[in-house]
Amino acid sequence: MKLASSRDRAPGRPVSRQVLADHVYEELLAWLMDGRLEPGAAVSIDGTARELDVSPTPVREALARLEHTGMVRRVALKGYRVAPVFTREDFAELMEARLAIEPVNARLACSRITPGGLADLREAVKDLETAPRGPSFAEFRDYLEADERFHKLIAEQSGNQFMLSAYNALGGQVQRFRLFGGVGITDAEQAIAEHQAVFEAMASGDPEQAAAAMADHVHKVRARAIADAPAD
Amino acid sequence: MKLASSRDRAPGRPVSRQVLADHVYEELLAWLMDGRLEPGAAVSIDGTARELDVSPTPVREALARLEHTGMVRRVALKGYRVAPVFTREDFAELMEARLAIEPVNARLACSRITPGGLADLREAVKDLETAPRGPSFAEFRDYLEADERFHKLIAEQSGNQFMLSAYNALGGQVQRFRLFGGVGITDAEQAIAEHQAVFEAMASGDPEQAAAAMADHVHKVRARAIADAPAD
DNA sequence: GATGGTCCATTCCTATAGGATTTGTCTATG
DNA sequence: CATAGACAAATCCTATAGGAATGGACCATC
Repeated sequence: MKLASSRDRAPGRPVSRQVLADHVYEELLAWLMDGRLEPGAAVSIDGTARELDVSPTPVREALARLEHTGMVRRVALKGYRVAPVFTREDFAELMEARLAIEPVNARLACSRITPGGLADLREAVKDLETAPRGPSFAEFRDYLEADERFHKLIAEQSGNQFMLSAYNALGGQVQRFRLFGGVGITDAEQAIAEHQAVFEAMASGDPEQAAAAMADHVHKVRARAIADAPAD
Repeated sequence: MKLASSRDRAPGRPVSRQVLADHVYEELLAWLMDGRLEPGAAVSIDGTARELDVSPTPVREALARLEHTGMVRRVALKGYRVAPVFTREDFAELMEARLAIEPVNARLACSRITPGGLADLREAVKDLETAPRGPSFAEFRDYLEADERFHKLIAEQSGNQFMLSAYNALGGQVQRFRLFGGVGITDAEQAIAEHQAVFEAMASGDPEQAAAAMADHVHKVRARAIADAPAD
């Protein structure tokens, strides 16, 4: 694979303002999101550089940025590895944290949301409804994407940069939780209804109801996942 | 300034497991904490490399890691800059986020804290009491350090890696808020009493009281800062 | 005086080279 | 067979070099 270098860009065109390290970052992120990199797998700097046909330097920078998302871990002199699969305890902790953060985001967003933001949210809910839901990852990828987008939109619409940062500190982890024991989509209809409830509360402009709906949603996500979890 | 390279390390000693980029990271972090780098100031990669007598490569990696803390910002092809001073709005947002996160940390930590953790907390409170408090930064540096340590300890003792990540997402910012209009320490006695209240609630093993004490503390920090804030 | 163009120093960005470390394999020895 | 040591390949880490972009100074032109 060959990434477009800043050198072989047609002159005169508006500068992309994006350097090679940014492309590498996005590519690696896509790999992680797609599940192309399995948990625990080594992410070699030199190997990735060869794969993307760039030098190790931008790969090193991209990985350094990725480390803080929690999706890869680094050990000095040993390199980077994809973060291991979630344990049951990890999952419980993530839900505990989401319960602390996401209802607050919903409450804040509800009182400040713009018509445009509301429209984006409506679209995410709609995509959630129409996305195909099959047993394999490829078949519910769009569903997960819409789910993630819904929650991220609310964090952004909170208007609080720190709450957004806090959510993003969970962001990569929220994606990764789908790897928790290979749990797929269960009771999607119910989850969709919960998202609709959050959306409607936000649309009606009732912050406390929005927070309550979000808390209820996270609670039920946890309950469903625990019910489906494989035995240790 | 010359950092110890891994090359000129005495053989046979236990390996430090820390590479040059780690040293650069810590050095830059110290510069930022100390206020040696003013908000808005450029942090040149080559310049820092010369200053620390290393090559630009580890500096680049260290800065990439620092970026996500919010203490430095990067613009492609233009380099890194120390994040600008907090505005009144930034400060309000930070306090809002702290109110969402820190009481939860206190509640969780209270139900899981170990005797050792409690001892660490007691020490932080004690340091807070005895730290000198003068008008200049150097004179209340220890005070701020103990304050930060107290809150970080609670985040760590929460036993929830995600809540700790969320807190750390605010971490650098919590430090930076002291730059908010140059506000120093006001009513330190009162702040110390609030910390003591949090500690005592935790020591008594009442999670809800601990959460309430922490919420009360953050509320009052906000109130004091707003009262002291310079006019825009 | 304001605008626009050219030159130059600084800085960022990427590639490359080579030393240092880790890891796996292979062999020799008890 | 188990263990220890030697070797080799892969990888990480840092330094260095040079192309590319930025920003400012200087100067010409309107």
